[in-house]
Amino acid sequence: MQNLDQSFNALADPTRRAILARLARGEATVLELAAPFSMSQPAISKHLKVLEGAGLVSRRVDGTRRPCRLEPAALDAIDRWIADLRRVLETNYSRLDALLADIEMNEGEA
Amino acid sequence: MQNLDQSFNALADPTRRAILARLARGEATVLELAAPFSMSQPAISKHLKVLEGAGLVSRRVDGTRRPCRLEPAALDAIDRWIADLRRVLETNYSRLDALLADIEMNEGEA
DNA sequence: AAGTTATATAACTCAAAAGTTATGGAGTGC
DNA sequence: GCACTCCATAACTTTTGAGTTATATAACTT
Repeated sequence: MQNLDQSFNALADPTRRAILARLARGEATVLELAAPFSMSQPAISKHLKVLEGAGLVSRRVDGTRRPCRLEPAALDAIDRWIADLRRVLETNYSRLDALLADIEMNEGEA
Repeated sequence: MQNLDQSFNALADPTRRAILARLARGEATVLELAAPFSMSQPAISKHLKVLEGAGLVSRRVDGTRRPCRLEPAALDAIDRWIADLRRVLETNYSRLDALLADIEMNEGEA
């Protein structure tokens, strides 16, 4: 999955996670998002571009402003990937348990 | 959270995700993990170091081998972060709904 | 002891990422 | 139309990351 690359990468940066946390509370413009950080506005714009590329954020046009909002659907793919990993892990643990139980049984026979 | 940086970053690479997927099926040595990839062994060792740094993988010593295994507990922090984000989002959607309902009610009055 | 296997480390290259400053363009308000 | 605000883009620097080859180390094999 190409998009998992972008999603995980987007979330790997603390500034970007903070931006998402802010957006979870509601829409915000670029300058509003930049305010809490000791970072230039272009830096925040670049972070937003990364988040948008990952589908985690969308923007609308409001005059000269570009209010951003969180797109939680992009998180689903991540959830699914992790869940799949756990599922495979569980499946194979179960098999291992069965195998061990089997060995134990045969040892009991011997 | 410092560790979220490392965790998300570790998962942002497709080779590393593939390694985890392989490890979900059971322990594997470095060379076993390297086999499916057209990539040198040192490259895989470096990926494993990243995964280990994120707590996603652990290694044990078996003679000259270093079998790796998946540490699924490291995924919990990620799940929690995403769940928190969704929770905040839901909370604020609810407030918005309440606000809209309120406005509608007042309009009905007018 | 010698050779072989499994892995790690070092030194390097190349590309990409994160930040900066400077600037441009589109909208708004007077 | 002019000044100002909001944001994006360009050009640049610096750091980091992913990959390479070459080599070292430690354990196993015979």
